[in-house]
Amino acid sequence: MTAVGKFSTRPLYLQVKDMLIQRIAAGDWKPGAAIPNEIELSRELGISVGTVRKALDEMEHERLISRRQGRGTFVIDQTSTEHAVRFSNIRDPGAVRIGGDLVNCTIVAAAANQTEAQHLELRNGEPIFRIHRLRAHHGVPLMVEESIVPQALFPGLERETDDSPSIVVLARHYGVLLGRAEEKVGVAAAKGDVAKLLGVEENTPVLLLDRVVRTIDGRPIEWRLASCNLRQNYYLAEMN
Amino acid sequence: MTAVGKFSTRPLYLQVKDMLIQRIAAGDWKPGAAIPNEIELSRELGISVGTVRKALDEMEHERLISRRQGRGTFVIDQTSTEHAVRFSNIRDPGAVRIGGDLVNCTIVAAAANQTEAQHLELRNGEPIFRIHRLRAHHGVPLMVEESIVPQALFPGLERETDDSPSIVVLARHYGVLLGRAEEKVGVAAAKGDVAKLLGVEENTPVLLLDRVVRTIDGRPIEWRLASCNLRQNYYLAEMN
DNA sequence: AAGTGGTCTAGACCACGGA
DNA sequence: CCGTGGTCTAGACCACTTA
Repeated sequence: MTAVGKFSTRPLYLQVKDMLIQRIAAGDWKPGAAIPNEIELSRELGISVGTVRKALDEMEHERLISRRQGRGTFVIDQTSTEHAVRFSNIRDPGAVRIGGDLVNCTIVAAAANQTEAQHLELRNGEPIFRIHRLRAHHGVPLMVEESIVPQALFPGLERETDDSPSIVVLARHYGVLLGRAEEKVGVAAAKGDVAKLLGVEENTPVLLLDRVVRTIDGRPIEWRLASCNLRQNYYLAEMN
Repeated sequence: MTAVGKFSTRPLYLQVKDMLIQRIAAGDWKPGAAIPNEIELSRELGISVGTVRKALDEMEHERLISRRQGRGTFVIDQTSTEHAVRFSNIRDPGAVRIGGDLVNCTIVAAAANQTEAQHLELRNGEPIFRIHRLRAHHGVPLMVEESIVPQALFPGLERETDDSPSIVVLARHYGVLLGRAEEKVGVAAAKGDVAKLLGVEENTPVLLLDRVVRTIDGRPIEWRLASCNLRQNYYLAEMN
């Protein structure tokens, strides 16, 4: 018997899930690697296979693992082309999600102002990074964005030599698992720098994307404000 | 043993789900009513409780039923205030979904043009209804919309004395269960009638919503094109 | 107290993928 | 062929709601 126990009120399969998520986040199993099979996990934990299955089912639904009959269960690489753009609802004319390629990136350390603290559920003045990026698609400017992240989750980010192209890549680099996101969609007229960077005339209408990405535990990890010139691309929201 | 059998390749729990959905759509159990409990269903069908559970789990996830420990399993009323606006991503300042109240509604029978046929996966010229609506929120114009639906699914709709406020209400009235929807979000300048109906000046930027709602089987049932004046409301997309 | 869904067990067999 | 996840069974007990 390991960290899971039958004397908590929390259902066993959720404890199993928590434990597996924790081990993935800790790097016990790298992205792309196989997880022990169901029988083995159930023996290790001294519980039934069905209980392990229920934990794995939920994790698959949350895109943490992928299971295939006959092959096994694998940790999903969130930075793979398939998953890297899952928090972008912008599609190219062929309906595939695009996130834009990084053109330019500057990082500044600062203290959270009130809006920033509110969006990230921090206290006023807590340390954050402000990341400004310009993104292009097929060489054409797509969006300018300001991304706010708490310093606590990304220690030493400002000294990184590599660029930090997106929250998905950052999260993987710092061992954080991402969950859900909400995005407000609005419209505004491009002004000054924004217009210049996007290569459009002043007052061209652009899409305004105000997005909060959360970790698997539901804590906000990034607040991003983007101005986007869609051109022939479009924004697509799916509803269940 | 009823309509489910063990000699198909389709998993038993999916056959059970299909059958239950069919019975709900047929009106065997009205919205709000209780479904027989798991034990009873499993006895009726001659299968194990676990198999019934798996079917019910999926149906709950698809918002067809709601289950509560100690109470029972109930057919969800899609037209209840909670579920009626689930295909609208517009939120009021308090973050609650709003669909707008119906102000005005006209229905015209017609033959599908190419775009309409394409969106609804019909053949050119198949009979459709074009429904024009004006919606307001707290008495203030919110959106004008043109909704296209196939006549096949809504026989006699043009003779209805009741207004048809939304696809959700229509679907319930005609015994169709709704599944998912996709919505393209764009921006445009309000012109002519649209500007007049929304009570804004010409060329005011409005949100353009291009939405396809599908049945539980995945067939398109409504294509709606709406021009929306958000004012203090906003558009919120959720991503998993 | 009775009845419901929720959790958990311990098996069996099937369908699929790769060596 | 073997090992994997997917389906299905037949129970047990728990937690919650209602009367």
